[in-house]
Amino acid sequence: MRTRFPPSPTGMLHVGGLRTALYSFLVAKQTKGEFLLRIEDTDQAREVAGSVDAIVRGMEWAGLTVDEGVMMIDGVISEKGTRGPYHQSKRLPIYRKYVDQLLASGDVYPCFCTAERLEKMRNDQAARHVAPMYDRLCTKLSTEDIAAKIAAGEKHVIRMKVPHTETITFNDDIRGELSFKGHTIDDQVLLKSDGFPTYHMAHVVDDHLMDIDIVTRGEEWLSSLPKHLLLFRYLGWSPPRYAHVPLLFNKDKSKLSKRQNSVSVDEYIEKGYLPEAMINFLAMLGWNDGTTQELFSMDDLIEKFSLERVQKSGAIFDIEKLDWLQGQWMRTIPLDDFVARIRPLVEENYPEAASDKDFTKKAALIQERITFFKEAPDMLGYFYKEPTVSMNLIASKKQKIEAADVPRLIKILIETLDAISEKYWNEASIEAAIRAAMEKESVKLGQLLWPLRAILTGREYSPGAFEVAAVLGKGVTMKRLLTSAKEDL
RNA sequence: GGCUCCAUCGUCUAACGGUUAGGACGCAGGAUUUUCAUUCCUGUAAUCCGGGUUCGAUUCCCGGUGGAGCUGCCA
Repeated sequence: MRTRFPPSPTGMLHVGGLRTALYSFLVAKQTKGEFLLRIEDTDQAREVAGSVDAIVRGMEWAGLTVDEGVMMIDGVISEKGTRGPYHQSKRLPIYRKYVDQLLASGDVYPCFCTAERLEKMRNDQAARHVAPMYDRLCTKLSTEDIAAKIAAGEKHVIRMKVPHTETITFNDDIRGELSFKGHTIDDQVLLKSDGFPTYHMAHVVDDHLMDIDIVTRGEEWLSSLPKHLLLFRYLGWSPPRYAHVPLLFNKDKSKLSKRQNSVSVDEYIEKGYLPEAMINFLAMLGWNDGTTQELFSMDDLIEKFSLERVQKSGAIFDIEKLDWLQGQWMRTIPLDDFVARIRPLVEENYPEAASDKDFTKKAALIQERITFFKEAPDMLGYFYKEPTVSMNLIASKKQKIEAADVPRLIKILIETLDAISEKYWNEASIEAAIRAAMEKESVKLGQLLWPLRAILTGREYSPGAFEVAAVLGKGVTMKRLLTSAKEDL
């Protein structure tokens, strides 16, 4: 199957767009077909510089590799494929050719109505509670009138003629049978007065010429489907299969918008989300494989995805599940890869980390509690910089530690740990020693561990005291304990 | 207003006429020999309403209701 993703370059890559693109991509890949990227830049007014670049980068980040059309080649936005150009703005003569064909067959007609007249017409219709539709005034023009107006250079558009007596039915891959009454369908503008096609014309021509088998697009296109079906018929082509994907919503069920959510893929990249988490999340928002599996890699999705199991109703874009998935995927990263990702970040803040032979051990301590790579420097800070420890932190009601007890507890810790030789300094021996001390001094385990951990890290939360002490080494551990003992906390 | 689509826990969803309506996120509680996180366990919570078809409806049909999208020389 050949599928496609056709974004408009009007801003950043939208997460909703990425989900639709993902579904298209999965269909293409699981059938060993091609996935194309086409740029729908037919509205010059809305175009935003840099959008194509953001879209292409976003797709690459997500792992949606494009086989044909617009893509990054050696760092520059290029086109590849035999059915180009893949920017619609470069295809104007092609659309013109088919519009002329439709003009000749009488399926479309020129319309000279001004924006003012159209607006007045719609206001009148609204006042009368009837559907706002073009009143077909220009269909009354004679061939001579038309020729004269065109010769005089009058601005005009080309509209399609919709048969009002027909009911158009179609079978959508996700929704099943759909039907639309002809008299409710407007005579859609196909070619604008600036010579650019509207989406409707461009979509039909391009998806036919580019041999697209399945058009996967958002549900917002459902109401214009009959127009597209009619166009395929007028042009003598058979339509592709269509799969109208349900929309993504804000918490209040309105169409996902940036007023209420981060909708740009760039924002998620910036925040540090893993593409695996985002893809997994987007795929599950409206699709499942029927089992209780929650974690899907791209390969799993390619294998198991099917349009038939895509939900018909829209889904609320709920970040909480994304965040959970983010944690899940963070934990699947092999330790070496994890180290490679966080080490540069940590070195930026603590240059001494560059020569740290124990960096991997430290990284291992935080991998199971980290959500985003960028948290790493903060989480590892106390390994490279003396922490500031306050009595406020050590004295803990929950651990039954009174400020008055602290000097004694620190003294026990110092004596206990100092007895362990450098050679046997490891997690197991530290634990054994502390436990023995706990018995001997009849204190609770927490009364020793909480101060130890607090003094070593200076933090309320951190990996366990045994692990930290072991990785820190006897020298640093003792030094920090001694410092705390000396200071008047 | 018109057209079209949709409707299971708060959220994402499973159940293709017969289940104590299942799972996940979240939330609450507990366990995991210190905190946080992880992991594990337990709990919490749903078939929009009304008819019909059927021995039996979450499931099929109809009608309401509710929500959404479209209604542009935007896509």
